[in-house]
This record gives sequence, C-alpha cells and structure tokens, in this order.
Amino acid sequence: MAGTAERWSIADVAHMAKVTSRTLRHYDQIGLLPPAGTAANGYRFYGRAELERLQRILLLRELGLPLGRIGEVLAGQRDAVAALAVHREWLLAESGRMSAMAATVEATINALIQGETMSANELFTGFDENPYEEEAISRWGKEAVSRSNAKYNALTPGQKQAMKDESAAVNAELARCHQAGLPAGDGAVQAAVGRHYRWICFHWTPTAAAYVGLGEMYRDDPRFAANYEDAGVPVGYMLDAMKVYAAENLT
Amino acid sequence: MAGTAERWSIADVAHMAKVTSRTLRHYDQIGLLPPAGTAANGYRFYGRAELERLQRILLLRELGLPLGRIGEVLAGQRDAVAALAVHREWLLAESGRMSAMAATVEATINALIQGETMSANELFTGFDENPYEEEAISRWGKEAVSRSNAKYNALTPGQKQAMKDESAAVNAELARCHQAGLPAGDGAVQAAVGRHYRWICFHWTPTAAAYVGLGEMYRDDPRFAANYEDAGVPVGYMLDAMKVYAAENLT
DNA sequence: CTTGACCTTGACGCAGCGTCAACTTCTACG
DNA sequence: CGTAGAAGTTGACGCTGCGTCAAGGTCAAG
Repeated sequence: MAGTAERWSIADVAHMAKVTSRTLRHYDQIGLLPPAGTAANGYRFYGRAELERLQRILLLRELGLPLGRIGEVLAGQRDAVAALAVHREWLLAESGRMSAMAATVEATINALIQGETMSANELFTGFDENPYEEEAISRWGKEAVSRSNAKYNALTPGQKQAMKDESAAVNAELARCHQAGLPAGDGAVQAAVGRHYRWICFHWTPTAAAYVGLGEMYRDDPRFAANYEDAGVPVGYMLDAMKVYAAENLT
Repeated sequence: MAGTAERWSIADVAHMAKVTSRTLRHYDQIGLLPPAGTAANGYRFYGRAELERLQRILLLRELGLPLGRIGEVLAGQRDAVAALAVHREWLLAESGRMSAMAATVEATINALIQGETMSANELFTGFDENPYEEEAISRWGKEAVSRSNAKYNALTPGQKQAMKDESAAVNAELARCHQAGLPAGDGAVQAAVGRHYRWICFHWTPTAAAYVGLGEMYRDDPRFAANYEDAGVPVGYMLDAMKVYAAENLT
C-alpha cells in the first residue's frame, strides 16, 4: 500500500485512472494538473483534491475537449456548458466533413475501377498550365469523380447504417475468433473474412493480390492498426486470415 | 511570363495549384515532389511531369489521404484503390466516433443544466480511491450522463439533418450580411443571430452573459475560427453581432 | 544604386502524449 | 548488507502538415 493518509504516488493515480504516468507528468508540465507536492526524493504525490480534478479532466477529455480548454473550464474562465456547446458544433461539423470525404472517396474508387484500363491516368489528366488562371490545377479529375458521385450518394441512411453495422459485426466476430485462439485458417475465421470480403465487394471487387494488398495496408497504417487493435483484432492476425482467404477463394 | 519552355517557378506552380510555396518546399523536403531541378541561383523549377504529379497528389490529398501514403501510391508500391478503400473505412469510423462523441457531449450538457444548481460538482463527484480497483476513476459521472443520453439519442436522422441544415443556413445568411457590409447591429444580421440563438436553445438556453461567452469561445477557438472564416463569417463579426443581440434581447 | 518583390535555407510551433535515454531511488531477496 | 529489478525522475525527439517568422541572397524596374 503506497500510503494510507490521502497520498498517492504517480503510479497509483495512473492505475486508478487508467492513464499512463507519462500522461500525468504531461499534465503537470502544461500546468493542467500539478501534483499536491513533491517528496524529498523528488517524487510527485497527489491528494484527494488532485484526484477530483483529474476526474473532471478525464470526463471532459473523453468528450474530446482539448486540454487547454479543459484547463480554462476548470479554472472557471469559461462556462462548461458554453465550451461544450461550441465543441459539439465542431464535432458535428467534422463528422459531416469526414462522411462527405468518404463519399468522395467512394466515388473516386468507382471512377477508378469503372475505366479499368484507364488506370488512374486519365482520371488524373488534363489541366491548364497558365499560371495566371487560378485553380487551373485543382479542378483536375473532379468531373469524372462527380459523375460517379451522384450514384453513390443516393444510398439511403438505412443502407449506410447497415454497412457500418456489418463492419462492426465482422470485427466483433474476428475478435471472438482471436480470443478463442483459433488459427487464421480455421473455418470460423475464414467465414468472418468471407463476410469482410463481401462487404468490401460492395464498393470494389479486389483480386487475390489486391485483397492481400488491402490487408498489408491494414497492417501498415497506424490509424488502422489502432482501430483494429482496439476492437480486439491484431492486424497481423487479420492479414494472415486474409492471405489464406485470398489463396483459397480468389484468383 | 516566367518561362515559355515548360519550366515554371515555384511561385507559378503555387499559383496554378492554389497551394503555398511553403507547401511545395515541404513536399520537396519529404521527397513527395522533388522539383525538376534547381537553377544556378538555387531556385527550384518544375516541368510538366512535376505538374502532373502534383495534380495527383492534390487529388488524393483532397480525399484526406496522408501524404506518406500518397507517395506510396504514386510510386506504385500501393494499389490506389486498395489505399482508398482502407482510407474510406477509416473516414467512416472517425465520422461515427465524432458524432457519437457529439451525442455524449449533448447528454453531458443536459446533465449539467438539468441540475442547475448542481453546477458540475455533483456530476463529477463520486469515486473510489483504491488503486487496486481498476477504472475506479474513469467511470465518474457516467451514469448521470447516460441517463440523459437516452432522451437525446432518440432524435431521428431527419431531425438531426434539419439541425445541421439550419446551422448551415444561418452561416450562409451571416456570410451574405457580412459581404453586403451590414453592421453588426443591422436588422438582417440580428435576425440571423436570432436564428442562431434559437438553434442553440434547442440544446441549451444561455443567459446574456453565457451567450456572449459562447461568442468569445468562437473567437478564441482556432478550430472554430477556421470553420467560420471558411464559411465567410469572420468570428469577430459574429461576436459583435452576438453581443448586440444579447444586450437587446437577453437578460 | 536603391527599392521591393520573390527566392533560398533553417527552425520553431501546434496536440497529446509514446517512446527511448540516462540516472537515481525504493523494495525485496539471498 | 549488497544488489538486482521495479519504479521514479528529468530531458528530448517523433508524429502530421504545413504556417510563420528570421536572416539573407537574387532579380527586374526606376
């Protein structure tokens, strides 16, 4: 037991709050959560007041509020509700931006695969190199993309939701398989990967090589790795399973 | 005219592509777009091939693809479609995360204002300081939030869309007012701000001071400032108009 | 020759920590 | 009591994509 008299070490606090000690030291550095004091040996210690402050910090952090603003709110310089209202607006705007980008990506994929042999070259081509005409470059390929955009923007919210649900379901299934220790070639795993493949096929029908390439991308993209690991599916496991699937079912 | 023989200076290229010269130098630094060569004076110059490459880079950049991956795709190390498919998944996941966070923020706002006098203190309170019980801290206040969550998650997609549309409409109206050079106290401006106020009221009914605080937050938050400026509404203009509105209509 | 516009190469800043590196301190065991 | 190993400390770099000075060289025009 580190201390019974309302004093906790950095490790204790980190453990309680499920954050790393590095995070706590960071919060100290930026003045967001100074420790109650430092012992003679230089070690930080935290008291009850600091725990409560940390509690609020983490609550707001989970809402995605930036640390600086959290500090202002806790200092009383900003009204919590006003800060959250602004933040909410931002979240919605970002969310909208990203799903719009996803739709454009979708359209681009279709533009790319529709003209199979066109293979990116034509889509990208055609511009005006007169430096005095603004935007000469930035419009490239946009017509081709917007042509296929209409088609895929027509998805109903229900369909979009179904797509997301299927994705989540596949991930959950794979997580169960992995926790159960099933090898990548196991039937249950391959069934789940099959669902993944058919899900992908809704947008694009990859060849065996392309499907493996997709798996490698999962593995190499840190954003994606984080996503999958959180869901309980190691990216390496996913890749292995995809390789097996591609070898057995695709050409 | 900088050069007639298929050579363009960095400024010309920047102008054509609507990017800054800093961006081009950055792309050079990271090896994404080396110039065709450098003149005796050290100045970069770009040829037709570089313009085409830049074109592709910008097309993919607009889809939100990270620069590193763009480089891989253009180098042929990655299949463009596979890269985009992965990216699309990520975009959708992020978009979902953010709108979920927005819903939680919404619920938190409600939890905060429901117990008016509770004023954040009770919401945040209650935890177990036993360092051996994991997550002791991270659960705080979550029950209170989830209680009001149900209510506001019940919004239909149609209602949510209406909220977003109204927000965009108000912004567009304010942009028109600003472009027309109307002062912050003008009737049209105040009418638009009134719509904004009522929009906010859907989630929260701020006092005069809180409404001005909200405007200050708009001004001070760089994420928001960028958003508003893009829409053609300077944040200072918005704040001034909100101050007038608060003084005349709120207490 | 001067002015001013445009170019160059650094280098810091931002958000939020993760991740070494290089040391010192505490705790437990032989 | 010596020592290993766990845990603590203070730096400092890395990541993303440039924006933004800073300090100084070049070039066309007056």
